Amino acid sequence: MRLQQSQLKAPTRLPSDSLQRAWVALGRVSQGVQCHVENALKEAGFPELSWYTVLWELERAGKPVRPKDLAIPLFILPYQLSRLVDRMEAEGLVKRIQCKEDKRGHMLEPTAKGFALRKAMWAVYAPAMDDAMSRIDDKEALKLAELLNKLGGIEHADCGDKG
Amino acid sequence: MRLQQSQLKAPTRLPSDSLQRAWVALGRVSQGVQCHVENALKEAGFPELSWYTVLWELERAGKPVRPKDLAIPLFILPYQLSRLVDRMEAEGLVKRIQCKEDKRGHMLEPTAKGFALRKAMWAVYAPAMDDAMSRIDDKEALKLAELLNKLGGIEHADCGDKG
DNA sequence: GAGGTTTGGTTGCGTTTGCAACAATCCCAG
DNA sequence: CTGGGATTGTTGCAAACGCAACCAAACCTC
Repeated sequence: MRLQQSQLKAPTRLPSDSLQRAWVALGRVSQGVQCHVENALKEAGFPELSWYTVLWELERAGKPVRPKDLAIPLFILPYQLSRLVDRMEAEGLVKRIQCKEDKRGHMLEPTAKGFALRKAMWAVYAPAMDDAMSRIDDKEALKLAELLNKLGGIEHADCGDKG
Repeated sequence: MRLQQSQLKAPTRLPSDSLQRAWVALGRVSQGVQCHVENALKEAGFPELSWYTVLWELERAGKPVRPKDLAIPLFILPYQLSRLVDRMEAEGLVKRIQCKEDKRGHMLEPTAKGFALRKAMWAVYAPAMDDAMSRIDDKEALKLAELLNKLGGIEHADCGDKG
């Protein structure tokens, strides 16, 4: 119950016009560039970006990782990750290996095939990203990232099943 | 076949570090704020944002609209809209009315219930949006919108089924 | 005005998602 | 060491999605 009293006074607290513009632009543009990249991957016969991200995160860690430690930075729900790993494992891209310290869970590790796929995807992903984003120059990109990060202080953890 | 020759030379055209930062921030932040608003709607027992957007677009037009004229600004695929309308019609929120000039298609019109829902949703949507975005001030929001719009020149029309 | 192409929209089918319920283990207080 | 709650991860089911195939009307050309 986190209603501010300001909210009780005013029937609806309106976002300013500028905020609304930013909101709309954010939605459209992020969908646009996201889509551009996903299409590029699909056209090249690759799986979707989330697969890449999982593989990359595992590779970056350099050692087996618990799903829960992946779910937060990936910003996805546990059951989503569970099924994503199901599919990736079925394709032989990652392995679930037993976890001694905590028998509930397991560790995730990319296979050789997983490494290879990640690399191959990057060869498409990178140019596509560049392509999608190159309308702004470096300085603008930095400013954009800064503004977004200021905006994005929201707690990401509770997306999808907040309690 | 729109490969630049620069692409043939360099094995992969890397996005600059700044672009990558902007890309990552864009993905996370947009997901975050989007999610925040969707959650607010869900918690209030309302349907998802896309329903609102359809209703709003219809209301804004002030007259019956063809699906195709909605699909582009909404940036969704025809079959997605078709089924979205199916569900909304089933809930009595919009009506498909016959189209004299073109017997393939039809016009979409919000019902009274549709109008009412749109308004009710806004009472949740607006504060949620404000809430999600209020970490930046008006000037920053304007700058953000500007940068995003510069970035977002990408043709949106071919998202999902480019040929 | 007959035939082919394009446009507007829908649908069957297999896959993926979201939710809520579940199981298994861990942790901690007493 | 024992019972209650918290954590970690999975799953059954219904809803939603993506794709490709499809239908019907419109348009265009000869």
